[in-house]
Amino acid sequence: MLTAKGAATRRRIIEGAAAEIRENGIAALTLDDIRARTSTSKSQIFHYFPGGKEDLLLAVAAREADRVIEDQQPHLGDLTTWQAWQDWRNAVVRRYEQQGVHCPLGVLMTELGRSTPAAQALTARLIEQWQAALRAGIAGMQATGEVDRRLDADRTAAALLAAVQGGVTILMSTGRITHLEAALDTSLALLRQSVDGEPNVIG
Amino acid sequence: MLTAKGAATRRRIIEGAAAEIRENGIAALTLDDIRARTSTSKSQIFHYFPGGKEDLLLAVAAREADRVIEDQQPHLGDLTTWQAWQDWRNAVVRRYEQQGVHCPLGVLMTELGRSTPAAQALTARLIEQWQAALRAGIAGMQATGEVDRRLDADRTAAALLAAVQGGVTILMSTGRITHLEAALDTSLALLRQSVDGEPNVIG
DNA sequence: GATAAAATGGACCCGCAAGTCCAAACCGGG
DNA sequence: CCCGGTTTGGACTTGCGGGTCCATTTTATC
Repeated sequence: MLTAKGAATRRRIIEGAAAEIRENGIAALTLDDIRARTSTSKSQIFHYFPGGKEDLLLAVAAREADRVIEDQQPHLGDLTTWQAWQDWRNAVVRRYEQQGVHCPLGVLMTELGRSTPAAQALTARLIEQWQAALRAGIAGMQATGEVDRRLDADRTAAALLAAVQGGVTILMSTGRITHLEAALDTSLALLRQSVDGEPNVIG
Repeated sequence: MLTAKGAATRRRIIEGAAAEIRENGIAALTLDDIRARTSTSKSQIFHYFPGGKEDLLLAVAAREADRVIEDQQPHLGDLTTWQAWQDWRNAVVRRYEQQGVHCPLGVLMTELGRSTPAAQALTARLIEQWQAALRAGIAGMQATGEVDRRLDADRTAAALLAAVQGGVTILMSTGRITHLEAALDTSLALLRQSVDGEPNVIG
C-alpha cells in the first residue's frame, strides 16, 4: 500500500528527477543526485520504484507527458476561434522558452523510447492525444467555414505537430526559439489562407 | 603525423561508432563495443582520439552532419523546379526511412550538445547550411514567380526545416514516417499555393 | 499502547566501462 | 639493414553508480 506520506515522497522523487534532467540532462543523471536533491535515501527510490532507474524514468516520462498537454490548456482544448489559436501559439512558445535547454520528455523518449514498450506506448499516446486536439480544432474551424474545407484535418494536424516538435528540437539544440516561432506562424498562416478559394494575405 | 594506414584506422573507428549508435543508441555505446566491431584495440582509440570518448563522439557527429547534407544532394543544391523539390522531398523520406530508429546526429546533439561548445557549433553550422540551401531554393522560385513573393524566404525556410526535423523526431520515437511525410507535403503545399494572389488547390 | 505494515537511513557489494601503461610489431627513409 | 616514428595489443587500474540488505523509525488501525 501507500500512505499519504509515501505518495508525497514518491511524487517528490519524480519531480526531483525531472528537475535534475532539466538542469543537467539525462546522461549526467545519477540516483545519487536525485537522492541528494530530494532528501531521500537509496532505499526509498527502490521502495517506490522497484524496477530501479528505468522504472523511475518511466514515471518521470509519464508525468512530463501529462504536463506537456496541461501546459497548453485551456487553449489546446478550445481551438474554436483565431484568437484561441493565437493564444495557444503563444502558450507553446512561452512554455518552451521557460523550459530551458533540456526537455525531460524528449530526452526520455529518445533514451528509453525503443528499449521499453511502455515508453513507446507513452509516446504514442501523447502524440495521438495532442494531434487529436489539433485535429478537432481544425475540423471545428472547417465547420464554421473559417478554414478551407479541402484540407485533410488529420494530416494537417500531423504536419502542425511535426512543425512544433521540430521547432522545439531545434530550440533544445541551439537555444534559439526563432525556428519554433517560424514553424508555428507559418503553419497557422497555412490554415488561415484561402478559405474555400478566397485568397488571403500570408503571415 | 598520420600515415595512410593510420588514417584508414581512424576512419574505421568513426564509421564503426556511428554504426553502433545506429543499431543500439548512444546510451548503450561502449568503447569496447566499438573496439570489437572495428577490430582495433583500446590504445588505438585513445591514440587517434586523445580526448577519449567525447572526442570520438564529436568526430562521429561531424561526419554525420556532413552525411545529412550529402544524402540530400544533388537535389538540395538545386531546388529550381517543382520537380526538384519533389525529388528532394522523396530523398529526405527515403533517407530517414532507411536510417532506422537511431539518428546518430540527433542523439549526439542532445547528448553532448550543450556540454561541449564544439558540438554546439557543429549543430549551428549544420542548421545554418541546411536552412541556407532551402532559403536559396525558395528565393529562386520567387524570382521566377513560381512562389509567392510576399513570403519571407528565410523564415519560411526555417519553418520548413523545423517541419522536417519534427517529422524525423517523431519517426525516431514512434517508428512511423507519416508525420514526416505530412510535414513535408503540407509545407510544400504552402509554397505552391496562391502565387501572387492566385489561389491554388492544396495537397 | 500494541502490532503490523509502511517508510526511512545508509552501509555495502559488485560489475562495468573509461582511461592508463608499456611493450611489441610495423614501416618508411637514409 | 638500421633507426625514428607510428601503429597495435592487451593487461591493468580505478572510480562511479546501480542495486542489495537489514536495522530502525514512523504511521495507521484496533
